[in-house]
Amino acid sequence: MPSRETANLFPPPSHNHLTCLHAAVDRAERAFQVQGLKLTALRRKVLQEIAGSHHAVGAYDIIDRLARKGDRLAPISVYRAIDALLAAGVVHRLESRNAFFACHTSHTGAGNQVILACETCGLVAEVNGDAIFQSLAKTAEGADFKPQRRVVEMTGLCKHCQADGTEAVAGIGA
Amino acid sequence: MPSRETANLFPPPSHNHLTCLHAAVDRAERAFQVQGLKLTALRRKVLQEIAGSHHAVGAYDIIDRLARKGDRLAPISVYRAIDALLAAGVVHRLESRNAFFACHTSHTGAGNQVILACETCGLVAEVNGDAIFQSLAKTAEGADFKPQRRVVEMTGLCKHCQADGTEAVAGIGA
DNA sequence: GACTGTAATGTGATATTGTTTCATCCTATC
DNA sequence: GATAGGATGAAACAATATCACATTACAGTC
Repeated sequence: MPSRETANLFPPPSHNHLTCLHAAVDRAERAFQVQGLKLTALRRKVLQEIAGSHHAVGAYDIIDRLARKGDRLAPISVYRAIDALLAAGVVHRLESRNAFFACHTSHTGAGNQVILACETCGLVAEVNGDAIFQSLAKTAEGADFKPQRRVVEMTGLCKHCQADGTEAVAGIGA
Repeated sequence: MPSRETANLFPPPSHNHLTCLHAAVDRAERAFQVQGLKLTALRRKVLQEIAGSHHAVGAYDIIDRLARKGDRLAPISVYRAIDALLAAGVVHRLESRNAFFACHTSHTGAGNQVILACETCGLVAEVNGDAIFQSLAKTAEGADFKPQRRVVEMTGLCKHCQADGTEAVAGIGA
């Protein structure tokens, strides 16, 4: 039953991404405020680059994109902004690709999300993984292991790329 | 019931690691043979460095260690050896740390392993995660996602480091 | 033994990702 | 306006990974 929960997981390239972007920035505003942090101009700019698509982008991609807009930032500045965004929970890190993506889902749980990344078009989505994380907790317990950080990622083919063969969606924005 | 399966997950620093090392190399011999691959001298040397402990080691650690033994390898050579070892399934990559560790468990499943990495002593262990991977499969299905690679890692504290406080085990070999 | 095809390795350069260090700049508060 | 703390800037450096191309090792064949 891929219904409400999964309906917009992998939005087609044709969707109006401005809506997603605004929503992400709005959520960030609130998240920073709630946590007593500041969504500064720099952080906002970096967030906009990350949230500008549903793809994971590397730190140096962000630097390049901002540079093209006339805003040349040092790596450290971008990394610091990313750190703040990660801390606020509004972007996440895709470990298997050393890249970052915006949280477009407004999940409430503290990171009980499974990350799906399409190898063809690069889209990244989060889905609820409560069951998996419960199972992980049990596994840890059985191993006398006290977990701190958990990484659960899958790469593969999103529904669009399964349908399309391989070329159509590749490399397109949003 | 942390019994046979989990008993030696996180071997204490005092264990005789030569046994583990030999077992790992033996398994590698067989794995390469079964798959029609060659465990060449270079690959064996790289494997021995990785399997020389239960820690995850970076590619450049391997280079440094071999260099100290008089064997200076170019990064690409080490990476190629690592690729072969990964392909044979005798070492794994710890995505959350960009490092590699030897498979000391002789699991048969095609990667249905959860990786536990201790943040204090650096020990890495694999445990069976069939339930988790089944759950992942369901999650993927519900999202119309066709999974290819799956990454399930936890960092935290192993049983020794929970008991020891933090200093005792840190940084020690094997 | 010479020839050929393939896999493996070597070499040098370079790309990508991330951090350290230290100085400077806001900005809120007193 | 003094000042304390967080945020930013700049340059260098460190760690991780790959590219392009040349060379070598080896198995199979003639």
